[in-house]
Amino acid sequence: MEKTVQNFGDKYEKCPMYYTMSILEGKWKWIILWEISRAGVIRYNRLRELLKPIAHKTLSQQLKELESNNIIHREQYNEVPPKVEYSLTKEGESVIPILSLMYQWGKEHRLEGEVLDDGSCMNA
Amino acid sequence: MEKTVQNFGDKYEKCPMYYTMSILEGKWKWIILWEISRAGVIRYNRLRELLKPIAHKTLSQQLKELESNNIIHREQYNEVPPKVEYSLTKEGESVIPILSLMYQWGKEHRLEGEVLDDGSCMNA
DNA sequence: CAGTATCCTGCTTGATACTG
DNA sequence: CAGTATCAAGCAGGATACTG
Repeated sequence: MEKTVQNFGDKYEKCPMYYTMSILEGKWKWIILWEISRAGVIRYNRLRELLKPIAHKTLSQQLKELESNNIIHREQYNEVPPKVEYSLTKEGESVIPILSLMYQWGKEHRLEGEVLDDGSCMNA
Repeated sequence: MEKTVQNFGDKYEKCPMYYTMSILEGKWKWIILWEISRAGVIRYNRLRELLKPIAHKTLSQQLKELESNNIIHREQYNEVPPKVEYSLTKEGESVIPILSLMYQWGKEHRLEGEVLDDGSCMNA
């Protein structure tokens, strides 16, 4: 699997913050997490719709990374047509407070420009 | 100045979380912030020494971005040889709790591998 | 429906050398 | 000392087409 985060020297990779950053970082990870959190349970194409300009490859790749980090759970139903649902794991739920704090901070400290504060981060 | 964070559509850029991420994101930003926070006040070359494999260009670039976001303060003394000190602004201090939370979370949830928890994130 | 497989591009990061 | 300037490269992210 492709990695989203590059290597430093060994020195920094043992830092707990590095681990957390490696999970949250990436152009879409935090948005994906936020949306899954808001939805509770969500299907692949619905998610893709919400994040509209996102590419297939990007979405599935980041979902895989999040899954392999035990942040989200992938439930596959063996039906035709296929059905896959994503939800947060316990681990995943435990990162949401970090995102909330970032949300809070951004709301209070953004210097210029309008900010949405309805929690959607969508629909301008 | 070069930007560290790429554009989505307009939709996401108004999200407060996006603003926060744009400040913290980047390979070195959070480490730089953490180190300045630990030091209180720190000179350019000392910082560079702490982050050793970092490139001149990378460091000065990220410092500039942090400065323009009003996260750090750059104090320049007109002496020979030159002396420049970096410190956190009030804004900058207010992001530290986010990093602390990330530190905490990483410590508790990291799956494998050793983790340093002395707050240094350095010196393997 | 929910993905891979390829191929491609631009940006972030870096190495190195020069300067006020 | 504390940076810029220039040049180069690696990789995250994306477009598009194909598949179980």
